[in-house]
Amino acid sequence: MNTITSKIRSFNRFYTAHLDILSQHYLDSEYSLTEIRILYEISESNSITAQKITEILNLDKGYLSRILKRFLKENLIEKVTSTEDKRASNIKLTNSGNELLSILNDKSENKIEGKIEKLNSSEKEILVDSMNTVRNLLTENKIVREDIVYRHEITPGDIGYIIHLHGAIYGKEYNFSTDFEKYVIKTFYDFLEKYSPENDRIWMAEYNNKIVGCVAIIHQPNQEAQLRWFLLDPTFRGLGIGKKLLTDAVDFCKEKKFKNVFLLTTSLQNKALEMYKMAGFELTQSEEVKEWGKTFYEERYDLKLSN
Amino acid sequence: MNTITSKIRSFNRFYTAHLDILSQHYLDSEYSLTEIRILYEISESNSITAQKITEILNLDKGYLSRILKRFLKENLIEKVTSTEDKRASNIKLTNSGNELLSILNDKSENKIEGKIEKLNSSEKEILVDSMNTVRNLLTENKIVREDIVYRHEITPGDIGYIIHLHGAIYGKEYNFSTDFEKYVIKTFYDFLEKYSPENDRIWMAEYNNKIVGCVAIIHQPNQEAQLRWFLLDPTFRGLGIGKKLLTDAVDFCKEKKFKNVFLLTTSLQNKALEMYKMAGFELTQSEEVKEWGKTFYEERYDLKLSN
DNA sequence: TAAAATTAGTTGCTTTTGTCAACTACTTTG
DNA sequence: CAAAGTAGTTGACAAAAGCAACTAATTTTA
Repeated sequence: MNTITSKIRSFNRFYTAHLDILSQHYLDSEYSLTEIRILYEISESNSITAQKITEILNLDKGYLSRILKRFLKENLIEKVTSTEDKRASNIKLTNSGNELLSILNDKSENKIEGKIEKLNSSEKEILVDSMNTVRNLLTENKIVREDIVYRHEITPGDIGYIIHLHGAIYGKEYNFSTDFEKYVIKTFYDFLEKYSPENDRIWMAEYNNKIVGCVAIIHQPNQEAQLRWFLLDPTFRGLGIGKKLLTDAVDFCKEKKFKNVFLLTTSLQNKALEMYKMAGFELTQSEEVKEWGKTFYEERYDLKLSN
Repeated sequence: MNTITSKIRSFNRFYTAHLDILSQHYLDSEYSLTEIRILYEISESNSITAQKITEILNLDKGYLSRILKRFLKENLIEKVTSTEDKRASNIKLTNSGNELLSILNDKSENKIEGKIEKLNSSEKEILVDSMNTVRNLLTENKIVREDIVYRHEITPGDIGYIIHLHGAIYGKEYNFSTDFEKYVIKTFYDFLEKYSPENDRIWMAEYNNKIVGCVAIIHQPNQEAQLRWFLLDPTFRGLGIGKKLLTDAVDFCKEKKFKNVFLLTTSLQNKALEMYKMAGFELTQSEEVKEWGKTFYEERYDLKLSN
């Protein structure tokens, strides 16, 4: 018995009860949930055929036909025979159909309002974020590209969170200890000491207001720049986030007229190598090191920007 | 039109469709959702009356009566007239009733399994965490004490996250800039440099595997200890988390035979003052400072541990 | 390009699901 | 101990949903 699935089942039972959809009359109206769903589907798509509705809502066409007939009689919808296919007709809501739906929407909103009124605004945010996460994970069965937000102004909490990601991800992927996190903390402190908003930049990729990937460009002497802290939460790999971050970083270097960008890494951290190479970085130095009881290579990659 | 409620409505619609409970036959069995819910309710409570079932599931007693009659005929349940009330009878599942339910449970688990099979384990964790959050916020209408987990071993990512919390919370509550976060980074780096697992400790309170509060004790010369980084996410205040953290910290000091614990704060940070005082700390120093364009007091609080 | 197969939608008929009210047998209340 | 209330049953009925046969239009196929 898998605990994950049983936890999900438990949530499903909870939410079934919470949704309150097992009662016949939706929101005490004279319409059933099915009828409202039909109306909602019609309103969503501006103009729709009965066939399409049966597909979306999984309804019997005979059953739907009769409901639509009633809607027509009650002047909630109007049907216009399709010009492309004379068997089918395009269905739209009439004004009074829209009105009915809007009244029901208000009722529904009020009901939800009542259920969350005791939550403060940050709890409400947590609620909505969590719902989004549940939805995204269950629909696409993976996080979708469109939900990723990119930004590059540093706001309070960002640096700490990026340090956290370094500790957590390298801890999980390469078994690095908290010593590594301490090292990262040091690098960030040094960075902040000489941070120049003009010539340095950190890019962050966010999902549900949580940073899931980042990269930074730090100016160096001689019109050089260093690329640092390139990191992507494993859950969010394969969505083009890494590529986007690197592209933005390199574009920034071009814009700032840096002549060369370099990055330092070790042979222990191999996950990002392919991405560096695809962005045009080439290995320029490699030195064997023995540290933390391990033997590995400290490597330098460079990207010349000739323009 | 409130965006929060409309987002929740959108999630509700999504989840209604996702649950797939609008179809007549539950999991392709010959039973309807209502019937299965009845069986489930009987199995949950070992022995239950029909009356109780109508209350829980909001069913008509006549309707239920007939369904139970059929269950009896199909040998899924057994009824024993109650000794306390000869009108009522106690209903239990028979072996074959239990068997049916367990087959359906398996089917349901398989179905869920199919829906999440493409998720990796960390995505599954995110999913379950988010469901818990949704549920907690909607049921209790607030986070409950029992869901808070306490620990004090530092794992990779913890320090970064605590820095993040400092930046984010002080940014929000006192409008502190990223300079403050930089300062926090420095203090943590210094701490890690001389960290002694024997005499120093950081306590963390977690909700859904996320740190929401912390406090630390750092050893100092002359059998003194400093209390630092006491912080609680505003959303999680009023649940006794702060008190628990402070108590644990002070108990640790007693155990380690520190003679005095002190903490440094400023008059700008006033949210935790009451908690310090309740834990027995007393103001021992106060000095006016002008910094960051503000005038405020740097204060020291002490707690003597006489034992 | 004409016959065959398919599709959008309607209608008749049926089953399933759920509601309401009257009733029995028992229990509680005043 | 009579009146009121409750657990459960039953009859009558209405609403919700499914199935299959049908029409009229469209698409495929040979």
